[in-house]
Amino acid sequence: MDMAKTYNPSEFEKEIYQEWENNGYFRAEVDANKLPFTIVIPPPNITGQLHMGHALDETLQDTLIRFKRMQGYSALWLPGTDHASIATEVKIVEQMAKEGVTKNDIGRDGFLERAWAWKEKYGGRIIEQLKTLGSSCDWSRLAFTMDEKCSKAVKEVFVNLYEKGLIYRGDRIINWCPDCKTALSDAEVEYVEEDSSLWYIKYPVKDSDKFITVATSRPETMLGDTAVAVNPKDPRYAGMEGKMLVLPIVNKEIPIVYDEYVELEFGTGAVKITPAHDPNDFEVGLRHNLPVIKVIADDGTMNEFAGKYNGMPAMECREKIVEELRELGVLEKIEPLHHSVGHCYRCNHTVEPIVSKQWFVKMEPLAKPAIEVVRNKSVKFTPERFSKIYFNWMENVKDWCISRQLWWGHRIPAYYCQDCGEMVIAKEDVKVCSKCGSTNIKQDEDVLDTWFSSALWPFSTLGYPDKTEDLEYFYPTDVLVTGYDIIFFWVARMIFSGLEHMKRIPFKDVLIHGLVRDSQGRKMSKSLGNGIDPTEIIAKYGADTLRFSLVNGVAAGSDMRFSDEKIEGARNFMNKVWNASRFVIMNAEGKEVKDIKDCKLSSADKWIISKLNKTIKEVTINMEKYEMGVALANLYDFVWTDFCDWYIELTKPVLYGEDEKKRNDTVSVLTFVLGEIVKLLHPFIPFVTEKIYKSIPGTKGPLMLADFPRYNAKLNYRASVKEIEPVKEIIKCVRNVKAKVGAAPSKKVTLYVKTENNKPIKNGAVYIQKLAGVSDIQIIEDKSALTEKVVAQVIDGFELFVPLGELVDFEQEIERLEKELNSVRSEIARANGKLSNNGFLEKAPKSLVDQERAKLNKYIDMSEKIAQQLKDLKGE
RNA sequence: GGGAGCAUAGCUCAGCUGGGAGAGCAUCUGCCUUACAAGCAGAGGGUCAUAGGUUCGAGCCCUAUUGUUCCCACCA
Repeated sequence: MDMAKTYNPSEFEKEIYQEWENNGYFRAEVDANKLPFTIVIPPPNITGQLHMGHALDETLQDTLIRFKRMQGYSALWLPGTDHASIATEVKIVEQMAKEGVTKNDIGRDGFLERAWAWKEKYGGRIIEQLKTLGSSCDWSRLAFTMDEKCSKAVKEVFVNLYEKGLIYRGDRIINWCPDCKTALSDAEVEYVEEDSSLWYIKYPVKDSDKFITVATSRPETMLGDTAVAVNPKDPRYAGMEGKMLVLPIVNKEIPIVYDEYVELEFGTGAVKITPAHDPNDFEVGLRHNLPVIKVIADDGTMNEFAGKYNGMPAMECREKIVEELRELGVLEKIEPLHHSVGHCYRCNHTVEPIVSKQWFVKMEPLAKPAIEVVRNKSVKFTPERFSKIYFNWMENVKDWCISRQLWWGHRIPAYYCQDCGEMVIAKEDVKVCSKCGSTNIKQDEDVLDTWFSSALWPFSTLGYPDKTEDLEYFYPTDVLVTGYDIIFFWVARMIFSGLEHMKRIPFKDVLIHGLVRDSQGRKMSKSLGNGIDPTEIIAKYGADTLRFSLVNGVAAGSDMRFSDEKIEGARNFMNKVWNASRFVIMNAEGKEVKDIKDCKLSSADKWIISKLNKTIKEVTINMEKYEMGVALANLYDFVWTDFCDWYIELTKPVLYGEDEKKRNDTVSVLTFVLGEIVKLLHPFIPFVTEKIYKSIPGTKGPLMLADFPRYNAKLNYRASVKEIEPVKEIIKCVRNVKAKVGAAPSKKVTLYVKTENNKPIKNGAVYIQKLAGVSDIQIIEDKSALTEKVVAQVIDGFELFVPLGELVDFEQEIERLEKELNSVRSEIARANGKLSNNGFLEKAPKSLVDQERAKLNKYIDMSEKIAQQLKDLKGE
């Protein structure tokens, strides 16, 4: 046997992974004789390193794919990485800054060269980390969002959408990150509550000594004001429509307009309108045909329309403007304001809403069918409640700004003739203007939102737009596993993209999991320094330990706290499995291991087989419901309690006994059950189970391709279960008695039993003797035969007497029995209460009523026996 | 402003379509019993947030309240 005394994963995990990989076990084939089961990985960013979120996400996927593979599916887990346009570009720019180089210094081509070099250098790192986790991805299909295949799909989709009128270019208010110097989609903006001020500014009415006071949180934008809006129903401003105001500092005339958008209650009821720098103002501007004056430039400084403030950073300008307003005597007051401010999700810089010419995807026609497929359950969210979040977003979605002023990404396939101004959208590079024949053509400078290519992931990776065998066989995929934080960015966009371009849903199920938090429930973050590095845990405790700690007992969709205690608990379970296996394998050595069909099974054997069978059923059902946490908890309980604590202990009398035939049969059952256990556990903890499997006699590897155990109704031995359960009860009872009176567990005692159910005692005598430290069991008709001092215990159907001589304290015994009698009597009262309730008798199911009657009888019987014991003790 | 989740043992959490409250950790008491001290055996510990309601019966369903976490929208 090749098994060390304690579980030591570092000795075998790497080797086992190589064996799997080198033998091509991860490869999924198009196989007409098998059903496909497909998962596409949420592609990690090439900049990324494995963190706990990945570890959870990948573990769940690997568990599912291994389970399905063992069930006989052609199971494809398609891996890949994401170019992560903005995230990667930010990192590269940072790196360049250290060298004192800027993007403009090296130009677009030079930059892209660096970016690809970066990808080569770091893109593989996370793949290697995924492997250490045990991920059974089909690496032969490894994809990258900017590889040839995916890029082809991106162009195809862009052109198709454009031709259908679902992509357009135009001047709209977008979110601008002055730091990354690019537009962002709505989803890429994170709002944070901040303390700020509300400045009240008096705008003089032209040719009058009156003012209208407006309130603003961004005074610097007043330079771009082109109107003041009030609600038409507001009596304070009745008859003012069309009147002109004089914009302070700028000294320009702007009109008062009436617009329903203004709320009567808020502030002064008058709103300054800056169409170029506020989404709502932009809308107002459209309605009233107001000019759009942009005063903040793309780099966050004021531009030439800000007059003397030209070139000043916006925040600095704000202070100067406030100062000037105060000097002019038009600053009425400043109030503290608590409001939320948008930040860039990548660099965290404050986002400025500005008007800009960008590319957009028209969302409404795409959203409609995407809502429908979730509504009619073609796509199912697990847990179901996340579909509400999806609906809420999808039903209110605005057009998607897809152009980014970045270089790293899919360049927009729009080409502009520099001579005649013609624009062509094409899949292939355009060299000649189709209108004027000029060759002076320039491609659009912008790239696409990184999520544009991610949205195509389930089909671009399988070959779209080509009609490949893979696409035909593996699409739609079966389940998408991801965190709730990415529903809008990715899940929603894959759904409408799949429907639009494939005419089919991209996946049937969406399994949503929560965040992995630290032991205090805080988000793991770099700034807090509370992150736990999964690669360190793998190095120290093994991948199986990490996987187990992330899955066991965790409910789908909810956040979890991760702690050292959890790791230790997981490690202990690995050790338990390891040692139970060692026990079985050691005992099987040199013995004949038979098929259990050819064995004469004892009641203990039948009991464990029945329990195993029940566990197979539970695990399978839970896996199919994506309740991996419950499935693993079922296994934990079965392995530790039923198999280790009970069955293995029950086999010891046989294994250490004389009967060779019985010994061989028991070893055969132990071996069989262990084999089934490692199969059941394999999807969760693949390394240790594969390692053990190699040592189990009679097995042919690899475990990862073995058949997953199937529930078999024939293997439920009810009679044996009924026989073993009382034996367990009696053993517990004797142990309990010894502990109560302070006798050593090893102290051998004689056990007297009074019962009408002799069978468990006779068949289970050897178990009771060995496990409870009983030297001899005697069945008695009458307690009066006993001359020694005894402790009496009454359980269902059995009266037990344990002679413990001087250790028995009668006072204590009386007290204990009285307590017990009380509790039994309260049970009787409870059952009586139910059974005397007509409502219960009439409306409750009959089986339940019968059950209650049986309980009542049982407790009455027990109470009588306990009462008798008490009488005897008191000598009445 | 809209929506969602959570509130169960000291801690972290399970608890399926309503039918006698569970696990792990921690605590206490014994054990180095030849698979495992990363272990074994035993024990204690809960008004299931509060108040109503539905029901023969509620941790579970309904309503309200309180606390807490999160998401979306955003108010100048």
